[in-house]
Amino acid sequence: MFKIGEFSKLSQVPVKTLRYYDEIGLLTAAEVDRFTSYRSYSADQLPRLNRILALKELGLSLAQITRLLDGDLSPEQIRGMLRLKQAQIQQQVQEDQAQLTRVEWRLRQIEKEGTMLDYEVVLKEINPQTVAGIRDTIPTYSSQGPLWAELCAYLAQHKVKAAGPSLTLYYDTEYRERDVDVETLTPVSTPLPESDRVKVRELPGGLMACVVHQGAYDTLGEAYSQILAWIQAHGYRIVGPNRDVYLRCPDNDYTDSLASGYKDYLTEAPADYVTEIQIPVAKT
Amino acid sequence: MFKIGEFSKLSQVPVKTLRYYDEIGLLTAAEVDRFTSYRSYSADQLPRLNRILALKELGLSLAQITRLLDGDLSPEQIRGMLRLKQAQIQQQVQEDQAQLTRVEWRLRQIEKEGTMLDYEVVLKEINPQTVAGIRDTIPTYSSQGPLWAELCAYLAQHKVKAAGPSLTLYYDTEYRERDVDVETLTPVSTPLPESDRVKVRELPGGLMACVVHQGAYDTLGEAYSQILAWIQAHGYRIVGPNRDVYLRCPDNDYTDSLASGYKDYLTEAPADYVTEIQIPVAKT
DNA sequence: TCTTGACTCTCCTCCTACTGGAGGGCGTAT
DNA sequence: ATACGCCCTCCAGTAGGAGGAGAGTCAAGA
Repeated sequence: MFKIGEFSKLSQVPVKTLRYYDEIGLLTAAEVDRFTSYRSYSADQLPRLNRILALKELGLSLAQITRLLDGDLSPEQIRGMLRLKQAQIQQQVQEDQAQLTRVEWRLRQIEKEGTMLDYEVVLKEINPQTVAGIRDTIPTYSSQGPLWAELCAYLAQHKVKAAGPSLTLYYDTEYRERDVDVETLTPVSTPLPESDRVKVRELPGGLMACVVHQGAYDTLGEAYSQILAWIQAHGYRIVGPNRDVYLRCPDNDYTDSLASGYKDYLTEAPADYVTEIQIPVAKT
Repeated sequence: MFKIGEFSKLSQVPVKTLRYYDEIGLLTAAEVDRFTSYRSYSADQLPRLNRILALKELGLSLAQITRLLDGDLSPEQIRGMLRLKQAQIQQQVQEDQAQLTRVEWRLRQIEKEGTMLDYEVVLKEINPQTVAGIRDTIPTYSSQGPLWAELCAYLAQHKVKAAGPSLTLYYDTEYRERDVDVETLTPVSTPLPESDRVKVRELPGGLMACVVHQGAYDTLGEAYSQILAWIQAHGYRIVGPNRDVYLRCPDNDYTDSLASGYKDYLTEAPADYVTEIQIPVAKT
């Protein structure tokens, strides 16, 4: 029989840990003195402790190890547990390697730029939503005004309010100076009749690379170049039309409807505009 | 300005998390109502939140992100942080892959044997220790008795007590039926003169594959075959003579000296013997 | 026999990044 | 008036211990 310190030295396990294992019933001391509460361990508890250490190195939790060692599990269950663990570790390795890619990308960016950038690309799972919108080909990117006016008028006419921030979809797969194929959309939560121009449909969700941009719209270009470089560097490809979501913009019905009474805080200076670029992606 | 739920929807971050970030000062609400304590968030806090999410995906802690975003860090420090993180992830991947190897090995063992085994191999860092010992070539493995008698007598004569469990080193690199080159050793903590037969030296430590065996010595063979198979399967090689450490055995001076008064608990049935096999290894 | 120093005990707090729930206030629509 | 949805704060819990306070125990030396 050994005192806890001796047993700790023999097994290379800290005293604190032995006490903890005793407490949770994973390795109860062979004997506890009734008067002093000193724990005594026996040499034949070493095999069990060794099994505990070995199973811990497989990544099992102490609760799992307890059940396993107490024989509560059939060999079938043990196999299942290990296979599950195997899958978890594999996924963990995948994730870590993706993380490593991201860190290395950031390091390279810093080496190149001398400091950190203002744009941070994040992957998000975007939910589908019901939207009303107008698709049209317009002369240039910046001439969306009439489309918005038309859409807003239509919504107002049917007394329908926006259910979220409006957005624009860009359908062109290559950059075009003129005759751009765009769709201006506003989320709605109430039924709405369609018209010749205004269509209502379910906008699909999915995995998107996102970046939030603050400032006037003519400075969106840098954000776009960052996000595109990110997508390429991290091994994704674009699988749908990209979106500009107008989180803060002039005459924002959404802001109005959501936080009525706060509108006086809303400035309309372009430097305060907040736009999120979302690009649907998938792993190549 | 948005209420917390609206901001949560826009950013895809749970309300609880936003409150937590507010509490720790990572993203404080733009405004808090003096009377209701309602938090208000502004759209131009979205870029910051996005940066937080992006940095979190690099594996940084919230405390690190806080300092980073508050500009407390020089670009140099940021580089250092990222490089450290990079190294950590790389190590993590290494570890996970080793863990995966272990899990897969266990799964194969179960497929083969139908259930889990009684031997669990564990890697340990063994500390060096000062030992007194006799090295000799003896007829067979099981004829170590005279060596032990000689060593014990010598220690008793110099009134030196064991400072830990005794052990045997096996120097043969191949299996031999007879004329085995062994060294019987006992750890000591007090100075001791050497003799013609008994030498005192520092027994080196290092990384060892270990397994604890319970039972008579003639059943050690299975434990050895398991540990050797493990070493090969996990990509290690043997880098020194293997050791048998006698954790519980007949006439154990160590047990006696350590826990005097408990000796009556010590049975001497071979089925109760506990021996740890240690084999020095290194990654191939 | 007394003291000293090494161990040991229990109980408490702390760590990460949240999550879940209780109990209660606030705002709006019916 | 009330019902529902949103919001608040505070408390407890997560895994696996680490660190420390304050007190009791044990063996050896003076």
